[in-house]
Amino acid sequence: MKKTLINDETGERKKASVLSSVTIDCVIFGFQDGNLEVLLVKHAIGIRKGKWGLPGGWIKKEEGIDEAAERLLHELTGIKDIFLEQLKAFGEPDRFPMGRIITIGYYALINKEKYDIKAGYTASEAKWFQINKLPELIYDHEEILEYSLQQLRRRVRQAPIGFNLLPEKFTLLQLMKLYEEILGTEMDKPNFRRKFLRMKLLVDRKEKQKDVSHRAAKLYSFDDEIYRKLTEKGFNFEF
Amino acid sequence: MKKTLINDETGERKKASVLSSVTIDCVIFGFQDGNLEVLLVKHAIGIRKGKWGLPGGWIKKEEGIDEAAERLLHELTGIKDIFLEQLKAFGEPDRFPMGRIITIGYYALINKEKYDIKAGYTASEAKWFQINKLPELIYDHEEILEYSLQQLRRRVRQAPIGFNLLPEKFTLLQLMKLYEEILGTEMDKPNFRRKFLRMKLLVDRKEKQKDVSHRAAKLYSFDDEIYRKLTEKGFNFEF
DNA sequence: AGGCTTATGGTTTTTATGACTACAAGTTTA
DNA sequence: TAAACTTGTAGTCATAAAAACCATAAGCCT
Repeated sequence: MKKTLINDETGERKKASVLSSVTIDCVIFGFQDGNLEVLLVKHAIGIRKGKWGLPGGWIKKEEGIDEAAERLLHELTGIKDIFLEQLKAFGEPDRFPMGRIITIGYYALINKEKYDIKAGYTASEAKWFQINKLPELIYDHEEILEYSLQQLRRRVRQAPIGFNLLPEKFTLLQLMKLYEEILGTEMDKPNFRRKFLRMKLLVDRKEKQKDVSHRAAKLYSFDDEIYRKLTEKGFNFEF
Repeated sequence: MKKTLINDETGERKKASVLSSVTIDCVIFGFQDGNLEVLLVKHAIGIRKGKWGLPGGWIKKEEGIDEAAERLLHELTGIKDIFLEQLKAFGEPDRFPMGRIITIGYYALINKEKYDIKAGYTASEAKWFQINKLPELIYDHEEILEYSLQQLRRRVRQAPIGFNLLPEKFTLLQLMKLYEEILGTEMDKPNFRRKFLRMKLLVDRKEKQKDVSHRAAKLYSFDDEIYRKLTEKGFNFEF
């Protein structure tokens, strides 16, 4: 008996060219107006129809898993070349009702100003949700999302990855708000400023904000060189 | 055409009861005489014959992946109920020469005094290797091992997991040597002592070392309650 | 008893942190 | 045009922690 497999992620008949028991799911974080957001997709077809979930898909036989995650991200949202890191594998036997499927979680950080997200052909809709206003999610996607948040909170204190969520040029207050939002704490402006400037990661762009109804703040961007070093070596950012 | 799958991990014909494209590999760390060690197995049968690799195996259809890792660890070494945590999935398309198989890496920390490792039936030999005297490993196991070391170094600074490598009662110097070995740094005894005692994690056992040819040191063990709290909440141990 | 090794207790200097104050630079409003 | 308001930026001070030391205590060995 030849089995006919239906790909529930896409509703398509599953191609023989993908691995049958492993998928990839991505948590895509964005930051806007002081809020941390996550990109979710609502599926147009298949049994997931009408429900929100993490963007994801199958791994092709000939591609590596990081590669697959990059491809999927691009297919689903048009995004390329961004911060993308594996979380871990999720594999409870009952996590997926239609069969035993293990999923490998990834999380991505993007600068929302730079990308205009468009839903790919597999999803009817893609939408940003604030992390404290999430809809109900399919399968174990809440667990994956929860884990990704923990991971983000951990990583943001070990490496300056937060920058990936900000535009090219940003003010120190924006940066502080980002940390406050991710870590769920309140911080002191002067102290934050001193702490960050001390580590020499920021470059003064010699520009100021425009069109703001108050004193304009200096714009900074981060120094690629030092960013790389700090990311490799790890730093320590306790608040 | 019916495929006959040979389980390269064990040499057995693969049972239908396991997932066909995912395996688990464990990095098992031990600590003895100031050296960090890793348990490797040499396979007696199958194409891996005579080569050293990480202990691992297949995931059963009805078990979760953490569960599978625990079972495998027990089958291969007799060890149960120890610190075991997932690293991540490794899935380069060419990592395994006989087919496309993704492996989920785990790492375990054990107290060597408590367990006498015996090779399970699938491996002819199990042996401890100092991490700086490793043999050549099969497949991508060097990469997995390398990653697990990085992870261990990161985690040991965030949570007091190092205790899992020590005997029930230990001296402050043993503890310091453990940190020195893992992090590859040299530390100052008085400062280390102060720092560790300050966080109230250690319990004075009111005993001293015996049969040592110098002044005997106090024995400590760690406080389970505070250990749990610190592990959950995360601490920060910068040296 | 004297010498050796390791444990443990202090001291001092430097640096980071947290809480808070003050003022500067623009916008808005009256 | 001046006052009020908002946000940015700089500085101060008390406290805590870290790093680099020195000193002594406790036990073994010859």
